[in-house]
Amino acid sequence: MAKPVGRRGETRERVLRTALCLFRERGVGGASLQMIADQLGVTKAAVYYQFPSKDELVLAVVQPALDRLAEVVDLAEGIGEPDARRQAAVEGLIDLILDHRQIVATLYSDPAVAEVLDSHPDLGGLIERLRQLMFGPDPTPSRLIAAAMVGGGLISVGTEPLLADTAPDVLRRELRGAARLLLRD
Amino acid sequence: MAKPVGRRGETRERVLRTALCLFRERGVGGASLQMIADQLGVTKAAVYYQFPSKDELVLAVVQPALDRLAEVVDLAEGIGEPDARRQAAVEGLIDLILDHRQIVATLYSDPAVAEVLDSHPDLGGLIERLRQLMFGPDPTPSRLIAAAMVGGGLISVGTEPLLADTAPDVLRRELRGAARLLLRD
DNA sequence: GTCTATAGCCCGATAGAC
DNA sequence: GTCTATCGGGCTATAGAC
Repeated sequence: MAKPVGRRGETRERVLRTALCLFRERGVGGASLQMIADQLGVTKAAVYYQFPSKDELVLAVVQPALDRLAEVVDLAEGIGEPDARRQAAVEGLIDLILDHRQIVATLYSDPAVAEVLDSHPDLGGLIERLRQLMFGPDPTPSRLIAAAMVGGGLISVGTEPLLADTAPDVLRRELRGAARLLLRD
Repeated sequence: MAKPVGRRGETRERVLRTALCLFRERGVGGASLQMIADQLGVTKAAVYYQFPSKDELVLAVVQPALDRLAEVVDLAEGIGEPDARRQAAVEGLIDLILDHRQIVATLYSDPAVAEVLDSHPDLGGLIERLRQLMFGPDPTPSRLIAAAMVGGGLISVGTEPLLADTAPDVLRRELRGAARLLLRD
């Protein structure tokens, strides 16, 4: 809704950038619309003109990463051989995390986000499909553990402040190596 | 459910247990003192009799894990050889996470917790010392990445709901193996 | 130790002028 | 598109009776 945002929708973009920044710093629950508005130099009501509710704003902030996740899962599921399929999922996840570090950090920063995302109809199924890809059809404990380790490790590396300035291709190479080690590809 | 409490200090323990449970489910910011009191069948004021503020309650809930972390760091720092030192830190961390899964999940559930902990005088230094132990004196990017991967992976495995019923010694063995792989011990 | 009651603040959200 | 002004509600925290 609200696509003809006057001209160019530039304000909307500024709100999204500022919101992402504050969500990242203070968590979604800790970043009020007042803070976002103050940082932009406008009032809360101006933000409400762009987004009908805070939930909608949160959703809009994380949407790019969700779209990308859907692409990754779709692509991986199209691969027949199980190991290659999981490998495609892992590499897609790595690229996703590196391309959307701040959003991923936001997603994992606050349980309130999970609640907002539960209202997103497709997402629950999407995550379940991702789990299937990562764990395989018959998840043994050690496979579960390895997959959880990879997932958490990727996110941790992608969001670690000390690694914020590390070149993405270095990170990508190391992460692929680490995932391969843990999953014994 | 609970009836008048007989012994001294028992109520305090019940508050702590209930708070941890709710913090884990809804995040610290999402769990109000009203909810905690309701679940215990008392009023907010009764909780305030036990803890002077919500921040103090949060601190008391996570204190056991912080104490344990201090032990782990102290012990590891006493080891001279760098690789053995890091190995001791990693194994101590693994045991800590397995023994305090719920607290660790709480610690990582909400940025609000980090703010509370910043008021804890010793903790900042403690985490810095842990970083030193994990990264070593001269952290190359690939060492940084491996250490971040291990840290995030351990937490992810320790808090993954699907692994809640997995035997601790299985988890411990797998986690030690994974850490050894990644850190090339 | 636990209660009732309330103060005081900030939140998300809405109404309507410009 | 942005503003001022306000509403209703939940929050932490306190005061004082029992």
